[in-house]
Amino acid sequence: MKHQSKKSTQKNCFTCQTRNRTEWCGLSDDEMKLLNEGKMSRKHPSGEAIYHDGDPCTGIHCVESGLIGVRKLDASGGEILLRLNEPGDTMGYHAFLAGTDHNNYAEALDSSVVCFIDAPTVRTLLDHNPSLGLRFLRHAAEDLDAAEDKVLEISTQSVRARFAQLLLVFKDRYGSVNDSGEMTLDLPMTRRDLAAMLAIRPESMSRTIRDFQEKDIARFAKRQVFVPHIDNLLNELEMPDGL
Amino acid sequence: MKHQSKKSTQKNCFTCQTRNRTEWCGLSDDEMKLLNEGKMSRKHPSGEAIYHDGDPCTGIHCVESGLIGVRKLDASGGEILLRLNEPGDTMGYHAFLAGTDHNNYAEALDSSVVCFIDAPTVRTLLDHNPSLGLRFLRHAAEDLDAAEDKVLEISTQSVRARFAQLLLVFKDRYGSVNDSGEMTLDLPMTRRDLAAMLAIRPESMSRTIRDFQEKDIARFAKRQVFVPHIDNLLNELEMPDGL
DNA sequence: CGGGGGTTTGAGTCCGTTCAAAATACGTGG
DNA sequence: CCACGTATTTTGAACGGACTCAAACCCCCG
Repeated sequence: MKHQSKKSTQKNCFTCQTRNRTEWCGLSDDEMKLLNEGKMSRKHPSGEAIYHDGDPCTGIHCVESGLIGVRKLDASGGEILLRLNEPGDTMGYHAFLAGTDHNNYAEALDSSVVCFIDAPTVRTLLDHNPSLGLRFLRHAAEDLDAAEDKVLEISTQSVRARFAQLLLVFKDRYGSVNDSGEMTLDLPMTRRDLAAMLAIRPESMSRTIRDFQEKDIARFAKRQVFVPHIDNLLNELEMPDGL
Repeated sequence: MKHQSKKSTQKNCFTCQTRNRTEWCGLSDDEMKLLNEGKMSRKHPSGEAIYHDGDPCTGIHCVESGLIGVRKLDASGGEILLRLNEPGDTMGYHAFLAGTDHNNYAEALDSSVVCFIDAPTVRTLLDHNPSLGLRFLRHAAEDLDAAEDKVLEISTQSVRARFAQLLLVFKDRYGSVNDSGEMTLDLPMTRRDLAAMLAIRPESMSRTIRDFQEKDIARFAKRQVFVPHIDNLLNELEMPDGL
């Protein structure tokens, strides 16, 4: 909120680092040119909203750098963090496709650069290149899977298990494991946001962390996490047995 | 399980009652012909599975009559009922689109007739008619919305509120309200399945029902529900205030 | 009738919440 | 670089809602 986000159009889709990870990877040169000229790049300081709940959807967003959190508010003030979007991810495409207003909102969790592609450009590209539509279709189908998995997870797994699961998901992107099974990890967000990802209160998050420390499952210092034996983490997953 | 489902191809897409409610409503006569010849109609007795969790997705399903429940199993035995599919609804399209195996399963909650359209036919139609893809896209986007709403609902609303909400949703399809605010409703499923829809145990469902009766919010007799004042139901929704 | 699943009930437990307060970290301006 | 004000995080105590386990009941269907 402190700094206004800055418009900047010097970014170039042709040289964008994330190009191969986006939906747009199959575009022809002509189409890329259209995309490049239709997009608008914007830098958002940490904490700034990319779009708000209830905003009309006037196009879609593409993350170039940083980290974006997609949040959803409850009628009675509850808030959860639905998912994270990273460089190459497309955001807000689903309100666009459903033809509805946004029903969640996106916020930069880190200083981030996000490109905006307005609706007419997207529509032109969709009409012009059917495979783009199929890529969106696949993306939507995958997100749907993930959302349904999340419903199941929240309603059947304990907070401990969900937290262990989250740490393991983070491992792939923000951490590493060495030969002896030690895992180190750099949390990409505050504890409050960790809580929002698990759909619990910050107090419960804090207690779960303390719990993991007391049981020597993991040690937490600021955003650094150290897990001496990754197997201990796997044991927290509520699996019936083997696997 | 008791009766084997029966193959029958006498059904005709051109005369299908649900035609205007399906994704297929924009097809040309030629395309309809292809669809009609590529589909396979099957009658499923109540309780029979349409497809199973983990099955490879070999096409998509379209409900002609009856009621289908889409369920999902947890690793540790938990089960939830994700959504209901009614005549005109397309099922299993999202595993098809994502190119994955089914990761949930569908079961007839009533004696139902379901058409199966094999993958090659769907793919041909998709290639041939881009607007079909867009309709699927829209459908997927709407389901995604619904799934995310459900995540929020489960994690922030009490069981009482979720049950009241469910009854109100059922009202539109299985019930009616008269001028004096009395609502009558015919539940489309067992209490066990109601519980699965709310992601709770049957015992908790039973207690919530008793609770509603003791507070004169609703009376339950078998699958008949009578709500003397629909406003009382609305009061159970956990809204901050007005609206 | 008899069997078997669905439903209800009870008692006890546990997990996560709520509310309140203290401690810690963080950014800003001096 | 330190001091200050604010937001985040931690902690405690008490509560409460949904779960577990177990038993009885009731239907429905064969």
